[in-house]
Amino acid sequence: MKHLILKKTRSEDHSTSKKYTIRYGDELNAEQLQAVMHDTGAALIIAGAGTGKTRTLIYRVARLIEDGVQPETILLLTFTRKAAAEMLRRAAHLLDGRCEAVSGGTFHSFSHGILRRSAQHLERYGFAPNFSVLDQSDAEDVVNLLRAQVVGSPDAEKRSKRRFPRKQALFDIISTSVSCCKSIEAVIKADYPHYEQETPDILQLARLYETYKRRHNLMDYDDLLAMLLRLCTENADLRRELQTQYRYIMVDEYQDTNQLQHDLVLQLAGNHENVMAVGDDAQSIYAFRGANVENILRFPDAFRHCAIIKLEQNFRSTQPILSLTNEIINRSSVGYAKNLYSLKSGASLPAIIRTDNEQQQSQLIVQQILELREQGIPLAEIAVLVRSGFHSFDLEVELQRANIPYQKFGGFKFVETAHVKDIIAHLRVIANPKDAVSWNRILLLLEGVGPRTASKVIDALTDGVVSLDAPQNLNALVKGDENIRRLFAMLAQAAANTDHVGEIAWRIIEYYRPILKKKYDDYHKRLKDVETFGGIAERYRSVNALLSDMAIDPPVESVEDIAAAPKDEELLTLSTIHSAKGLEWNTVFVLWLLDGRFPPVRAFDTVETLEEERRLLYVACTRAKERLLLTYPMNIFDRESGMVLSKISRFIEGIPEEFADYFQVSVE
DNA sequence: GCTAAAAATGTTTTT
DNA sequence: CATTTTTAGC
Repeated sequence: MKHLILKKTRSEDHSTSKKYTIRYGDELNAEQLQAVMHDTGAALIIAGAGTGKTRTLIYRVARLIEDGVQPETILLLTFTRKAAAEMLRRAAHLLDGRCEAVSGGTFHSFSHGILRRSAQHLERYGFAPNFSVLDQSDAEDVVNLLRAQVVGSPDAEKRSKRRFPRKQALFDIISTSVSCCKSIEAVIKADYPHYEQETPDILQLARLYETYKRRHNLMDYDDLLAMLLRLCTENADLRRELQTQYRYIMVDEYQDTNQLQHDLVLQLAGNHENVMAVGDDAQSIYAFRGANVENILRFPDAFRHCAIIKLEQNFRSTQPILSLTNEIINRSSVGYAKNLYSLKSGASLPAIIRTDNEQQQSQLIVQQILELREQGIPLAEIAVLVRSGFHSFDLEVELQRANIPYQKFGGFKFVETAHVKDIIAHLRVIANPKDAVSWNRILLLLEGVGPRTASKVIDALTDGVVSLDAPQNLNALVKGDENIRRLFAMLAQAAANTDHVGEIAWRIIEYYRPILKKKYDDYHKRLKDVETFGGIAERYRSVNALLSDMAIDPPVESVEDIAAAPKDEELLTLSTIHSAKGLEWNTVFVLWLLDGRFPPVRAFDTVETLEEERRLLYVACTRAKERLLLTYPMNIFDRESGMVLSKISRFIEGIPEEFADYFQVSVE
């Protein structure tokens, strides 16, 4: 009789049937594994907060590459460029350097890249290959310029006694119309009914805006997406080229895509349908800029066979935190049924803390942070989240006093400060001499030049009566032209040397320095920003590349890079909730849970805006791993509504004590 | 026509 | 609170 050997069998799925260097089966749970092993065809991954969504994406990238997929044919679209870079870095760490060759970025940076690459196709839409990119405030400035053409001078506007929308509202109407693929009329009707009688003029303004952008060769954010979409739709060759190049598409945060982005995905995935959408409908927080939750909810309808995978096990937070966040989101009238569970038991319940006033709130947080640090929680594992950038001003003062170094995300970025924008305007004029908005900005900086003179000079420039190299004719135009001549000379000299971006920037800075000194009393602080910019500029090889980057993915650091913290020192994170998306910390504070502040009074009116606020709070609370503290100061006067706010946020009002511990501050 | 000081306004969140 | 608008003065 033969000797029998018992060989262990196991149900082998394809994760183990092939030879992978990564042991997917051991490192992922069943649902994650299913997503990672998903091969061709469409798939929708509904991934609740903290369920390992990023991990799943990273492993799928690695898995595809292990299976021999060319990295370049994978396209990973994320919400920020930082997120994409971080994911690919982690994938490379997991597998190898091939992962870094994956194409990744935001929809905007991706579109921008393609448009530059295929710039010759743009001419039929009226754009030249060297178009520049407008950020939001640039675009608003253009609209403002055109606004004057439509309504006439401020005097005329006043005389006719009408209230034509401000630049911001106007631009918002135009932008919403483009990014939601709706007509201007429909947008006004839905979002700005009080401006309905102004519809004809708004329409005219929108037309002027389109013409202006083409004449001056400028694209705004929406154009980047809209133009690529048009190219794909109308140019079959290019579409096929893109479809061939990007065989595997993955889109993160799908709940925050707008119509344009969704349509773009449909075009790109058109023939192969290898597209994986990942997201969480409960975390949709960008409706205000045209994001449409329907895109994720109805994603399966767009494809014949769409796999749907749900990730529901949360690996981030303790069960008490999840119980509270489930409670918060399940009170929604819209009714997303969310029931995340966790195997991590937690010692303590989340805390809901009432303070007497704002200052006490700040002091309490500082004190808590100091205590946590003593308990051994590093500052880097603590975050303070706020609804709006300015909600943390008072706390920032308190933090500085206590010498707690922090890093702030969201709110003002340094490219948005007036002085950095001034420098950028000079560069833009060099890159694109037709850029009237930038001309206007830099001319007004000059002593003795007001709106009148500026517009005269700009007209002369546009008509070619004067130019950088030929400033002679200025004499006839303006009296004190010394400053303008100096400006022209400087720009001409700088422009002569276009291969050295850093040098151009420093020349401008040198020229600008006296202006800065005169204009602001906090000269030194601002000069530092300007010099930082000079340093950044040195890294670029063309002015256009620098300018596009500043518009599309500017440095995220906010202005106040406080406390001169040594490089590797642990920093506390201060962030808006929007900028905290996708991140996590051991301990999270959420401030201002006061009805009227969060949610803000202006969100009271409609269910949609109110629900978005609720999801925002949900996003904030689900960032916490072990400790969650919600605070609200009492009796705050709100000038917006003229009311004294004294009620706890409706989102957590009446939460039973089984979900949270209630505290009130008492002074010793 | 420009500037600077005073008054009003509106006010997220971000690519 | 910071930007924008109005007003007064040069």
